[in-house]
Formats: sequence, C-alpha cells, structure tokens
Amino acid sequence: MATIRDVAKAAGVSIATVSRVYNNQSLVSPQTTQLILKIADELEYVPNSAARNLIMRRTHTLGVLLPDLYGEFYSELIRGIELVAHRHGFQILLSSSFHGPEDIVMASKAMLGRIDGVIMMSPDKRSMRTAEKISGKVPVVLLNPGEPIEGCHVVAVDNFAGARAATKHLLDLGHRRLAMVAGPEDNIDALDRQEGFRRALIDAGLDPEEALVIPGDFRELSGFKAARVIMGQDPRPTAVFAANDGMAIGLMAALQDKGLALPDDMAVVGFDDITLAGFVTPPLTTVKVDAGCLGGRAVEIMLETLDMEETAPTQRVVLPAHLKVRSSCGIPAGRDHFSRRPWMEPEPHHPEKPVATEYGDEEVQP
Amino acid sequence: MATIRDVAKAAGVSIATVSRVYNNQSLVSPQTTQLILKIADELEYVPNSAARNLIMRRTHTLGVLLPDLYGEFYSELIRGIELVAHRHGFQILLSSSFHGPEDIVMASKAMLGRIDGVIMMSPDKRSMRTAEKISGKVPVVLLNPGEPIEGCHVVAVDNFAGARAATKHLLDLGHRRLAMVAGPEDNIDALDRQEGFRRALIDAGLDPEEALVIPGDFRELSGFKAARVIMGQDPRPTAVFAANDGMAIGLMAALQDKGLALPDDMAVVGFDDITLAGFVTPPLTTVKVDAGCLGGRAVEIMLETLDMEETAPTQRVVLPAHLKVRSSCGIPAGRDHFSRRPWMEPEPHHPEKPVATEYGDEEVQP
DNA sequence: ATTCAGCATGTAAAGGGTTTCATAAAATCC
DNA sequence: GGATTTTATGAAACCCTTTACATGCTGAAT
Repeated sequence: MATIRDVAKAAGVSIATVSRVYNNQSLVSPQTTQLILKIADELEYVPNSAARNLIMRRTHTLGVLLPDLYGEFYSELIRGIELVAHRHGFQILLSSSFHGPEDIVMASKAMLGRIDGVIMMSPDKRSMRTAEKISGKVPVVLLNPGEPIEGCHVVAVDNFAGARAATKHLLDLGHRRLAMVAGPEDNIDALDRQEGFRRALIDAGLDPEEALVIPGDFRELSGFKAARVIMGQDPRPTAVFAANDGMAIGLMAALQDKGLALPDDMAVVGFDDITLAGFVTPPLTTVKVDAGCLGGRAVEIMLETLDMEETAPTQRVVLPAHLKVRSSCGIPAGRDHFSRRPWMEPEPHHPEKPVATEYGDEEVQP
Repeated sequence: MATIRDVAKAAGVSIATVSRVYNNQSLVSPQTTQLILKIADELEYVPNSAARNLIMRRTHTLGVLLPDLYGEFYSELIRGIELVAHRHGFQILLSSSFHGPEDIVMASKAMLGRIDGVIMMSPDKRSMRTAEKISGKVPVVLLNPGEPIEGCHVVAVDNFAGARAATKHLLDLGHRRLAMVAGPEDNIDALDRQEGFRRALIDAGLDPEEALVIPGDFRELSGFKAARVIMGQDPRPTAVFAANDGMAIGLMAALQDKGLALPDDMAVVGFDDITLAGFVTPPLTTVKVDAGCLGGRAVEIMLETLDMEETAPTQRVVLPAHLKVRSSCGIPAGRDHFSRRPWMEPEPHHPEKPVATEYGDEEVQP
C-alpha cells in the first residue's frame, strides 16, 4: 500500500508537503497541490488513519459498549448513536455481548488509543465499576447506570416514573388485580420498572407483595409463556404490565391463542414503544422510551465534552418516559370513535428527521 | 496517560522488556514480569492500541458499512456480525446512514489503517463500485450485492427464490388476484423479491403486469398505507405479498382496522421472519431470512481470509430463504388442529446458541 | 541597497509501541 | 574449567503521520 513517502518521492517533494496538502491546503502552492493530488490518485494513496490517530490524539471515533444487541431497543439506540455521530464525522467502535466484567474491561482496553470517548451501557451494577477505570483516560457517558459514577456523564431514561404511570393508568381504569411480567433480575432498567410498578400499587393502597410478578427475560417468548401462569391464577388478574413491549406482545399472542378477547378480558401494557407496538392488534398501550434519542443525546454530550479542553462538570440528563395510551389497556372513555390508530404520524423515525432535535421535553438535573 | 516509557523508567528496565511482558511473557523472567505488571497496575498503564495497530499492521477490527440501521433486519445483522467477531476477539468499526457514494468512500477511507477487513452492504448498485476501490487495500466481504465484484467475497440471501416460493404458496392456495407491497425502488433486496414475485406469477401462467404492485419503503407505515390502495381495488385482491415483515404487519393492522378478518378475507405473506412475526395475530407467514447468520457467515469468511496470507479465491455463499408457513396466508388443510403457534422453539436466538453453527443448509456456489 | 515580512518547502522530532539484532550473564556440556 | 548454548535484557530501527522550526526565496517597505 502506498504511503506518504511514496507519494512524496514520486512528486519530488518532501513528505511534509504531501501531508500539508491533506491537512491545510493553503500552506501549499496550487501547482504543487494539483501535482500531489494527481500522483496520490494514481498511486491510490490513502492516509493511514492509525498513524494519524497516534500523532493527532484525535480519532473521530466513539467507543460503544453495550450489554447486548437483541431487540429493537438496542437497534434504535445504536441507530441514534450512529446518526448523530455520523453527522459530526464520527465513527463507532462497537463491542457487545459480554460474559462478565473482565470481558468488558478487555474490550475497553482494546479501544484505548483508538477512541476519543466511550459511551457505555452496563449489563449490571457490578460491571459499572469498569466505568471508573476508563473515566480516568477518556470521557465516559453512561447510559442508564444504576447509580451515578464519579466523573462520568449520565443519560438515563426515567424507567421508574414510566412504570409507575403505566401501572397507575391501569389502576385508574379500575383494575385491582394486577400482574407484572418482569425483566432479567440483574438488569437495571428491569429493576427500576419493577419498582415503579410496586410504587404505583402502594400509592393506590394495595399491597405490592400480593401482586403476581412473573420472571421474564425481555424476550417475546418469555411473555408468551407467562400467559400460562396468568391463566392459572384464581382469581385471575385483569391487567398485566410487561416490562417491555416484546414480552407484552408475546403475552398478547398467547392470551389471544387461549381465546381471550383483548382488551376486554385482559388489559395489557408494555414498555419501550417499539415501532411494532402501534401495529399489533389491539394496538399496544405502552411507555414511550426514545432509545434513539437516548443514544443521540449521549453522543452530543460526548462531543460537547470533547470540544472543551478543560474537564467540564459532569452532566446528568434524564429523559422522560411518557405513557402512550392505545387500545390494549381498554379504550378509555371518549376515545372509541377515534380511528383505532390515531397517533399515527406521517413519517415516524424517518432518517431525514434528526433524532437529535427532538429533545424538547427532556429534564436536566444539575 | 502513562506510556510504556513511564513503566520502563519506573521499573528500571527498557521499553523492550515492558513490551515483551504484554506480548510474549516467556521471553521475560518471572520476577521481572511480576515487577513490571505491578508497576503497570499502579500507573494504570494500558498499551495504546493505535500505536500497536500501526506497527503490527493488525487491528483486530472489522469495518462494517451499512446503508441503514432501521429495523430488525439490520439489528440482527449487526448482532450476528458482532457475535462472531467478539468470539474471535474482534471489534466492529461501524459506519452507516450514507447519503451517497462519496459519503461511503469517505467513511471507508477514514477506516483504512484501523481495520483488517471490510464487510459492506450497499444501499444501491451505484455505491457498489466503492467496493472495488477498497478491495485493493483490505479484504472485502459483500452482503447481498446486486452483482459480484471482482476480488470481493459475497454472502447473499436468496431473495429471488424466497419471494418466488412465497408467491407460489399463495397461488397454490388458490389465490389468483395477488398484490405486492414493494420495497424501496433502488434497493437490491427489494428488487430481487419483486422479481421472484413476478416469476412465480409467470410460472402460474398469469400476467405479472396485471398484478397490483404498491410502492413501499420497508417501514411499517408504508404497509399500513398500502391497505387503502388495496381496499380501493375492484375486484379486490385476495392475497398480498409484502416485501418485508414490517410492511406486512403494518398492512395487517390496517386491514384489521378496516374490519377484514385475516386470513379469511385476505391472505398476507411477509419476508424476513422477524421475531415478532410469530407473535402477531394471526401469526405471519413469511420467508425466513437469517440476518444474524448472514452477518456471522460474512465475518467467518473474513477471518478465514485474514488467516491465509496469500490471497485466496473469492467465495460466494448464498443463504437459502425458506418459506415459513404460519396462519396469515390461510391455514393449510390438515393444520387447523395444531396449536396456532406450533413452530415455537424453546429459546430462539439465544445468545449462548451460536449463530455461526447453524449454517447446515446453506448452498455454496463456486 | 538593505531590511523585513511572507510564502513555499524541507528537516527532523515526536507519537507509543514492536521487533531484530547485539550483548552480557547464566546454564550446559565434555 | 573452557567452550557452547541458553536466557534475559537493552539499543535502535521501524510503522506512517503531523508539525515546530529552519531555510531560502520573492517582493515590498524604507
């Protein structure tokens, strides 16, 4: 592969001049620039990025560490991250599917020197300690950490409030026997959502210990299987809150298979508002989590931090999780003459429409 | 940040010795190794990856260029890529959301020197030329290219055969007035699927020009909107083939909103077999495309190529697209006593279950 | 004519590692 | 006990760039 030296030799100039053509053309005379560009093209010369990274100490790359990639949540998260990063000329160095804290440490070490910052979402609280190690080297933005980590920015989703609102909605609709399909037991989001559920029950004067909580793993099938447990109850719950939409949809499928009419025989509420949630029948009432926004916001905070040379105070952004009422919870009074899918907008999530500009209603906590 | 020099100085050894501790411990005496490790730990020294990349000419990183990240297909594709890459200690340098061929060239240039190879999926045929430029520098694996490119490996999904089989299935069920919701008109997969649809009609002695083809963009909403066009036809089609599951589900939602009973009033078939396809009601008949496998296989071919120093002959792997019959096409005779979701397996797509070992039925073309 | 600013370019020193080759000390051999 | 091999370490070259500084040159100002 041609190097800057080959080009310099062929053009009869020094490597410094070639370098200047690629970095600051105004420093080189037009004729020389043209000549070098022509020769570089013939030689198919492309500056070696690793070498530039090394000397410039700027990589235009963000490290992204995620616990998993399964499901639309992560899909949208990465999409949001990539979209904003791409817009600023940044690339993404991705690592995922960790088996433990050591694994995640290894991955982050392998990134050092090749990234300008790290955006990480921890699978569990234990692994969160990794962030402390990295934060001494490069800026870190944490996604939904259980608790804040010294020196790291945080962007979080208000899982607790969202779950509480969703549960309250069911209670307001008159339901008294509620069940929940929970997420993975070591997952921070899942835990927060479960807490929100319990809190809403307490708020309503019910005993959260009496509510049926079925373990799940965020996957559709675990929701599907949960139906059997629910159907076996006597008295049977009248409403179910699933910790994410995937499980909610799995649950709905199973309930419908067993002959239940939704939402009349059973109200179901999910969490995340994946795209498909609006397209199942009945449309799923859920809590909207803008995963793309979560990622996009994290990148913006990272880029801000990178722009300032002095270390800035750590930011903490909490994105709201809004209840999105559709039909699966039982159509609220006064809504039944609307189209079944009135929330439909012209072009949701369209690539042209920047995720990053939709943060109007976020709440910033100092 | 501590460098190898700092560690060497603190330990009273040369940088060569420190380097050897991290690369080939057997070259250094146990005592010295312990000392250096201890000091490195105190100094929080981590070898700079950019510097290693530069001199070793090995980055343990794969560049991934994708047209978009929207939807479960890309989600699973990346997941498959990452899973196999991770297992071999590789990281992923991701770039996506391109606005044109120049954009994609820029991105790939920014990767050079930081990657060992490129896995790329082109948004359109035009951009495919980019692959030629890169292939001179690093190995390239193309995902679903329109036509093969000199010097590049190819992993493709048999979109044509899949679409043909899906359409044939509808025809075999007795349907004669078919409609299709097509994908983006410059998208290679979408085009192949449309061709498969046409071919099946021709096979059945029908005129493909008479079949209604509604434009779509692979998103749920475009399927939802297509329902209006379909309902406006007279005589109305009795079956619809959607170019992907997202649009199929959107379509089903709209048809059900309009009061149609599925599959009796209208048969619907999708493409991709996203996880949710099995959980909508009625369960969606579709063509299974294992996106994770597609990505995983691409990584494996890449790693094989990287292992061999001489240039190996380019491989071409075509992954089959199997028809997956569920209920949305009208339950075939003899199936109606089965559970509505008989295909449910214990733990589909579980992370522990390696995507890479499921290639039993792929077809390799020399 | 001299001085000086400004421009185009070259020289050489980083940047942080790996690795070849050389060297000295220790272990092995006869 | 001297020759030879093995082992542990160091010196320096190298990977490919960027950039501070030096140089020579042109043209304007004095």
